[in-house]
Amino acid sequence: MSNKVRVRYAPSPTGHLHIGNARTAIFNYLFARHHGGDFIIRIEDTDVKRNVAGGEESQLKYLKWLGLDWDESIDCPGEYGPYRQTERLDIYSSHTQQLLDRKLAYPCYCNEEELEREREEQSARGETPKYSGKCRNLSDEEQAALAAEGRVASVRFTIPADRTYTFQDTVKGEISFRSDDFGDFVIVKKDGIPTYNYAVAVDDHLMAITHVLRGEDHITNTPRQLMIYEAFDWAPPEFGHMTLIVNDQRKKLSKRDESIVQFIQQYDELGYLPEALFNFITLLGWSPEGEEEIYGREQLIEIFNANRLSKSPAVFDTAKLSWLNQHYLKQLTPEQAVELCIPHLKSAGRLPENPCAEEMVWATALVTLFRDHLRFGAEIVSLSDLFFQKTLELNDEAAGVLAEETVPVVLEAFLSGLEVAGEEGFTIDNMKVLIKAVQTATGVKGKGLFMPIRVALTGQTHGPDLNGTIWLLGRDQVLERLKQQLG
RNA sequence: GGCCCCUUGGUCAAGCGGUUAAGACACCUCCCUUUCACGGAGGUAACAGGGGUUCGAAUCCCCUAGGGGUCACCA
Repeated sequence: MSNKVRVRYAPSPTGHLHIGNARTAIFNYLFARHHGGDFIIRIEDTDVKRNVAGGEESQLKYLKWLGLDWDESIDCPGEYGPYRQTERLDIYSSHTQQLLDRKLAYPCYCNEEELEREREEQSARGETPKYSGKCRNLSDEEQAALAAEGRVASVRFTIPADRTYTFQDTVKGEISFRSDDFGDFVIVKKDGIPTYNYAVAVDDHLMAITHVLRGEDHITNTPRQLMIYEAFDWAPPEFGHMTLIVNDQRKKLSKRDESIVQFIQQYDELGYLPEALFNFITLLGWSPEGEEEIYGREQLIEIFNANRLSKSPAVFDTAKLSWLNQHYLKQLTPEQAVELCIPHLKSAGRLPENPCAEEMVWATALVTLFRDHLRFGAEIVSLSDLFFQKTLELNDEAAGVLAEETVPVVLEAFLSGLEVAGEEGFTIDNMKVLIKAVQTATGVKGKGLFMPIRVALTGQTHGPDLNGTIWLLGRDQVLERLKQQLG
């Protein structure tokens, strides 16, 4: 019996990879790799109705995109398969039979309406809804009679009476629950498929999982799973419940919450870099020793320590993600940056599907110009708005700049300089020369010199490098805007 | 409501009985830059409240308040 660390990430293929799930996966991955253990991905598809086509592929695809790799799963089976729960049904049923035989579980013939009514009555009485145990002591005859009515049984687990279940949580410390607070829970649904709590316990044991790191929304599931382990006389793994990622209302992220981009795929589509997301997610609810915040995957594997997982929920801070992404964006080569931005320019219609050489030069210059501003790929579109505006709208600050009395002479001088330079002289490098000439001719320099030109051409007081901006605007548009401003 | 968990600046967070209570994001200021950014240097800003324990408490205990999670034949 080896004591090799084995952890798992167990997505249900009911949708795309969510930011919270990604975090669970990442921490499990880091834990496994740090300890030289195995990282397993098990598909928990027992809610057949909610499974969506392509869910599995999408989950795995974006886990890979984030930079994770795994040792065993549906695409690389190991010796503990199958890795899809619906393919393990016979395994669960043989275990269920054992529980049934040992009277640790029993068939329940209650139907949905009856259970619903029971819960409502309990709530009305101010009690916590929990299964009454009505079918627990049915005789064989009673069971047969119910079955004869055409009722189909589910299987419920018998909760041991008057027990305290305590476990040492890696994150939270000691946690305990009273068994009497739980009702006999269903372990096999009417359709013969096991429920989550049951399948998880059986699989985790059979797959030799040693550590379970999951979201704290699973805390109350732990005692149920502990009871299953106990019923089979198995040693439970170690549990660690990580805090949830919450929105700015401090609530668990709901998939319908639109204040935060929640799916990894969306970050990919918006032009975020996987390294940035990986790094960022890692800093949500966990912190390394020391003061550094920028870490690559390999470094994180090396320094990861589950004991440093935070106990309190983390608000998803989009601004910090932006900062991190910007940081990683700056490390891209110019070619990579252009490559990242091109698709966004195309889909925004700012670049044709098959750009010609000239258009590529323009696009390259555009991306280069915004290298220091860009927070994510798709932002190139909004950042480049200024090159596509028909009319400029000035805010108070911008209007103030143009109200200065030296403005007309500056713009006049720049306009004539451009006209004299002609098409030939309209190059990025030459802009600096032309603006310098305006300074010489008018005696205006610094802010008084640059700002009027910037505002007249872009309508904004903030923006990228002026020389490149002017060139990207194009000679015709520059001349037109200057003339328009000069009235 | 029952049960469980949590509570350090706006946000992420370090701290694990003695600190001027780190650092990062954001924000502000200054420097660099003939503009704008980038970059650099500073700055504002926190231990939920109340009781204990202790020579000493952000750190340990209790209570209160607030927040969250969970109470499915969903995972």
